[in-house]
Amino acid sequence: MIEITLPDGSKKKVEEGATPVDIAKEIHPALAKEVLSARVNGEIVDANRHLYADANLELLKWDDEGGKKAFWHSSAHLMAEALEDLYPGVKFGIGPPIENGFYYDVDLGGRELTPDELPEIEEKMKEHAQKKEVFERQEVSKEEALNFFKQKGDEYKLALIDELDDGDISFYKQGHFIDLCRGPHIPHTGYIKAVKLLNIAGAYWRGDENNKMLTRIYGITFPKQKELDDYLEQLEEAKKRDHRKLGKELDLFTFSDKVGPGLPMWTPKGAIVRETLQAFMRKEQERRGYKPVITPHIAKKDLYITSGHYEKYGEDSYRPIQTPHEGEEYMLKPMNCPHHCEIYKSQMHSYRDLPYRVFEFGTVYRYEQSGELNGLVRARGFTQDDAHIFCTPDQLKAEFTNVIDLIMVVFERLGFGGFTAQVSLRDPHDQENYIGSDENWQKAENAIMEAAEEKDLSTVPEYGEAAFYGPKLDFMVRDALSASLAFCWSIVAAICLFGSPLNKWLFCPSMTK
RNA sequence: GCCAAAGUAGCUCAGCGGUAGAGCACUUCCAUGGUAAGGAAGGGGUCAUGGGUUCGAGUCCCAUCUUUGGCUCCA
Repeated sequence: MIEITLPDGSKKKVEEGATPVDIAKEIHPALAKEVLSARVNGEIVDANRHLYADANLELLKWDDEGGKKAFWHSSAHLMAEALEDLYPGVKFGIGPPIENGFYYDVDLGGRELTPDELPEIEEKMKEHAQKKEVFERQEVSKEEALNFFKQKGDEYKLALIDELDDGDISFYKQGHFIDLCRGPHIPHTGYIKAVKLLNIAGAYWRGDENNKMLTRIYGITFPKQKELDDYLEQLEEAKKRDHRKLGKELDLFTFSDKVGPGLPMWTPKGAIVRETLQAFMRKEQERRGYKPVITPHIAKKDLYITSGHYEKYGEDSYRPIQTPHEGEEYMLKPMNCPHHCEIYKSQMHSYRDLPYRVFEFGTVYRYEQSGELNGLVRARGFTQDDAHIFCTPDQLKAEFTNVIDLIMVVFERLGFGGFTAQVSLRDPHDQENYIGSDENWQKAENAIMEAAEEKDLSTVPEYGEAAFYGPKLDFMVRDALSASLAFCWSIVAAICLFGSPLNKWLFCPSMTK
């Protein structure tokens, strides 16, 4: 007998080799039907994994993230099984669960998949689901794993296995389908009652554009048909609230092929909305000691070479424009920071002048790849509410808290309730790409975190997301229907400028609109 | 940029080799005191752009532009 400790602290004696589902059955038979996966000593495992030692056990159901992930991951396998039936010889890349559903990257060997074929795949999935095929886990050696996929001729899985350590490789089998997989999975396919394949897209193998493009099939599944219906209805509702659709219907902004892609134009009605928002932002900032400034739309290339932006982004920017006679190179302003620094430098400043705060509704232009453009969310010309604060190191934290206050006021007024705040830090494995001393980075990162803590702001640290010149505090806002159109705004970048001759700290709270 | 799909009336879309269509919207007229209610008539489209095939091209082919869904990236 082994002893299992449940989340409420109660303990249960069960037979050695019992599974989480067995234990759920003992608690209540109905519960067993809802268990999708389990957390055993902190690790998420299959709901029918055999337990041979005392453990802490948490049963995960649909309402738990771990349960959902197992469900959707299993759904990806179910889809793969269906695909293998319908398209013999299909090869598989990766097929993970995602925030809403799952996808699988497949190589159909040059064959193109059309959306018309998706219902057929859905039917096949349901067919296998009804058979209640059990997900069986098998531990395999690296050699066995390689042999299996060599024989199958799936070079993608071979590449994946290649990177795994021997002794840490497992297969999962349901029906006739066997896949390389870490798990965990739900007990059997019968849990999947409702299936919808949503769209098809190209995706590079391993996200590298030099690699072959695979076909990515997105889908979602639910334990109940009603849940799928509700989800699809929610998607429809989200579509109705698509800013591109509303922008057209309400006559707020427009695009023109002649003006160019990604270059929105605000119509009279849209301009009213925008002006109103700007007036609000201006007032809030002026009352906090920010002074408005105005800067030109172009600047000498040298400005961005000095700032370091040219080296970092120059290749992917609009090419410089030249003066007709002298051939001097000017760039469209991709950001306002260097301009604001020049304004600061135009006069001598005493420490008593600090903090020095300026802001601008600065329109900037950035080249974005054509495939990336998306309404006002990703445009080639857009206006930032961009502010810069010059302050001394010991003012850093106070300024940070002030900025957080400002953001909270704005969010509250705009009704952005459900935001998340992310502290974007350096990539610990790649210190090369950042300018400035380690010491200064430490100071800046600490100031952000201390300020966030002081304001009771719960933040998520994200390594490798910092700008090259400083850590950021990013606020991500979702639209009204968070389940679907989860678009994020990197609304505020709080930045410290190092290596600057000013030897002062610079903040750059900016909001994009 | 890459893969895929798409671009026909103000909007949503049908037509897929033989003289441009529907619904909604719009205009005019009629009807109408009862909760998004009707009837009649009418205006409106070089069917994204440029080439090609054909007796004949929204319709087939090629190129370009733009949009959509993803991939990659985002100061």
